[in-house]
Amino acid sequence: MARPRNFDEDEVLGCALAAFWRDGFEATTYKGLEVETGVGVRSLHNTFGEKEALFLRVLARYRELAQATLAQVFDPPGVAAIRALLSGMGQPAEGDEAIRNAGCLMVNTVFELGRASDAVRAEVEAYRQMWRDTFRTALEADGIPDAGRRAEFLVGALWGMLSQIRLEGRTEAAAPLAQVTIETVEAWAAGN
Amino acid sequence: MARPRNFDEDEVLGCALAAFWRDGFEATTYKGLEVETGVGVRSLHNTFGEKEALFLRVLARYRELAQATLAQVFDPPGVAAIRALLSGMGQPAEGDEAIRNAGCLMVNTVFELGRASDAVRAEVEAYRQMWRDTFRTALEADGIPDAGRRAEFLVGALWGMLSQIRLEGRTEAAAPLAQVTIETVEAWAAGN
DNA sequence: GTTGTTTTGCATCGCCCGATGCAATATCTG
DNA sequence: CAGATATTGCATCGGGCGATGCAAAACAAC
Repeated sequence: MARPRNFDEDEVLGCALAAFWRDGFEATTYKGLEVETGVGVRSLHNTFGEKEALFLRVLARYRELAQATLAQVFDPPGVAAIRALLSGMGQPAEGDEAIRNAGCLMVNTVFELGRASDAVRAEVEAYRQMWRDTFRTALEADGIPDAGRRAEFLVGALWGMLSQIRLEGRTEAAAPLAQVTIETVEAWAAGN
Repeated sequence: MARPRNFDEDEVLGCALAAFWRDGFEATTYKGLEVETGVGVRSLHNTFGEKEALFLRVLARYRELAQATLAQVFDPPGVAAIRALLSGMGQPAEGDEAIRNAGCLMVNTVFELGRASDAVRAEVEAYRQMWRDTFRTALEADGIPDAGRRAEFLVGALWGMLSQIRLEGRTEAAAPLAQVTIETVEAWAAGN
């Protein structure tokens, strides 16, 4: 047929995910990705199209990764899983330092692109919905009433923690919020 | 002497505050301010210097305005003042629509300029410190123990609410978080 | 080896930004 | 009115971005 690519598409996508996560949409440039990946600007553009198209693929990948992690933590679903998740929020994360303290790509994206592209907003909303459903299912699994409203609160608190992390640049910044949120959930479980 | 200015410096500063608040640092341009204020780019630059200098003046002004409002709400300081403040968070705000749903200029700034200018970071940190001290004083005024740590939590929760507002683009989005935070504060006041 | 197709590298375009030089302009002082 | 001085408007510079045109290069099929 023809000349094959001399880079792995998934690998480049992962690298782009890291860059967008760490630096944000605007600050991440095709030139920068060229340096980081070793793949020429022209090839990147050939493969992924315009910048926003690449970004949307990155967002989708991020959501899939989160989905997979959530499925593990919430198996089985329940208050214990919620507590485990929140406990982890306040502790140092694994992986690359610049990234593990960057908070959440989705939160950062909304702050940066506030009133931008509908496609981006839709992707972020899908992400939020995923969390909402997960919390709700977990609360219902343990027979906790008012699960819908309370799941909504948990999403809010979670995003608050992620904001804190971004604000202070370190994962541990979420600890105070996480701690009190855990206490609240346990009060629910105790019937209050 | 010489030719006088034909614009009011404070007025332009207020306009710049609105623009940065609504659109963020990058999206706010000198050209845009020229259109909005009717003052030429050259004059703006003459008066305020480079863009970051103008931004720093805006941040300082924002903090002073907030300081004044806080002094009113927390007179006298105490749990009641905290409750009043949090109750207000979940309700529709006054003023220009685009701005009242923009959240908090300081929160937005940190998200946008994450690892940028030290001067900006210092200004934001001063703002956080102002809140921390206010909460701490209020808690101590009512004899609530562990005031320092709990004030820290309140700052976190507050910034979480402001994030929520920005995320959803409407003030009411903070309501779930505000409600539970109020309950938590009242539990402290009740001695738990 | 020849042909055909895709990728790749290089150069370039158009755009918008922040910033500045310069000359014309408007006002105050005397 | 005349002179001094700060402001203003215009044109422009330099830079970085996303995006694209084009020809050379690399590989697969035959």
